[in-house]
Amino acid sequence: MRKIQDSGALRGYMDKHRLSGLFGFKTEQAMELFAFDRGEIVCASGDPLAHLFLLVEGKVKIYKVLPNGKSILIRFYNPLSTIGDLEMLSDQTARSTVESVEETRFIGISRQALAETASEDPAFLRFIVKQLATKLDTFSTASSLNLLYPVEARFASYLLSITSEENGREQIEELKTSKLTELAELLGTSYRQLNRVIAQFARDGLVERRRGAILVNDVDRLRSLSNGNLYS
Amino acid sequence: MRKIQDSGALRGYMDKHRLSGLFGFKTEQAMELFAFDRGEIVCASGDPLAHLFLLVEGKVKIYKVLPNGKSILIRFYNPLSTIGDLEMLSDQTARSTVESVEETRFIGISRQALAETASEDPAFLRFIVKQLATKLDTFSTASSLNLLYPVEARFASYLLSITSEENGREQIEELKTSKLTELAELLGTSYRQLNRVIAQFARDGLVERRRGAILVNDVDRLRSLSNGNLYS
DNA sequence: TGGCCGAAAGGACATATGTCCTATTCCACG
DNA sequence: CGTGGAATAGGACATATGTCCTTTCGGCCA
Repeated sequence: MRKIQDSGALRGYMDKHRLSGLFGFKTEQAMELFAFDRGEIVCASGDPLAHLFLLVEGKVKIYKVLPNGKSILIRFYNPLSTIGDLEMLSDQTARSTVESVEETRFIGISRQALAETASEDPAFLRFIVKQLATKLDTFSTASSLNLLYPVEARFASYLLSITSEENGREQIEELKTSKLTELAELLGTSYRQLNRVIAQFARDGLVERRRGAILVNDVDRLRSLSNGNLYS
Repeated sequence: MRKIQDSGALRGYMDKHRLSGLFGFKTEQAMELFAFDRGEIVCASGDPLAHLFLLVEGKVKIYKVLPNGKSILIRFYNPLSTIGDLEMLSDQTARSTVESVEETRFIGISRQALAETASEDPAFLRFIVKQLATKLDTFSTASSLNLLYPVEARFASYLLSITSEENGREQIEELKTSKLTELAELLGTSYRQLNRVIAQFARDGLVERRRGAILVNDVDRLRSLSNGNLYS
């Protein structure tokens, strides 16, 4: 986590996402800009949270670590999303783990500054309510689908989600998986099964294997396999 | 749906769940008490919502109907839970279907009354935020588990959830399933598989079959099969 | 009463996924 | 340069679940 001292950039993000005026003056004064590197952990399950984060740039993935040590992918967040809203407002430690999947930027508001003004500010609260409502809705949709579709479809969705749309000029995309084992856990399956699916995709020409990476060849067929569902 | 004209009962529920003072005066004036029968639909997916409901008595089940016509159980709500918070505040139609599994009571607040006062009331908004946060948390937990546990465990959880705790004095409980096919859908599985699991449970003496009903014999073993997870 | 029908029980088989193991590959380190 | 280990690829087999079909059962109606 790096703090970025650049009030111009901060203001730029505020404008871009129409955040100006959502918070009281004191709260705005307390805002800071943070950056996380690819793969960096924003917060881990169980951590106390010092800031409410607003994701303004990049993509993060949210996953849950279960009592038995396994972890499971919950979803990805894109801008504009809040991290820590739930925890901040019910005064608890993080419920899930948040990992930056690429270079990301957050606007951070310290817990204290938040308590002083935001909890009495209807506009801010409505903002949070809307955030939570969206999360609940997309999440319930996604998890219903998870229960209904096989790993093949989930993996296709994952590939589409992780693939940066901006680089999409070529049909070739890269998936950096530090460990495929880990990815399997995120998809709620075994490494073996994931491997079978990858092999199948490779045989069908949807992807190509590289050492430590997977190249996406056919976005369209992946999209049809995913049944239109995205983790985003 | 029956409207209950009993301001004493209404006040009693308000006190019981510490709702007094949460809403503006005008909003409180607009509150009404409603009752639903066992099996009655409170709202169906896609319906516009005329009221925000606060469940103050009884139990409801929430499920989602998917594009392909299948439905899947999301969870059960007990008092105090809100129905329609998400939809009311983001101005949309119902995202899921709510069915009363027993005689239930709701405090209803009309959409209009809500709009006039509540959206500017921090206390009410914090109440909603807390509701949503709780829903998101329990739901994400439940759905993660769904992905991880077999139908056997989910069915055990379902039996424990649907079994009225109050009647638990005997080890014998009844499950009223209008149609087992429907129950299978709710559990996100096929009728065939559910039937296998029931047969297994019956063979092991956990439950007994009756015409159109299932009697629970061994709550403790069910509890251990459910891995401590409840749909509630 | 006899027959039809919906709901339920269950057989047969295919598929998705999990578990356990083994082989291969590549890199870091001595 | 050789070796061990981590990550990966994939074989063999078991289990969970889905799909399709047949049978049974009980109630309702002509």
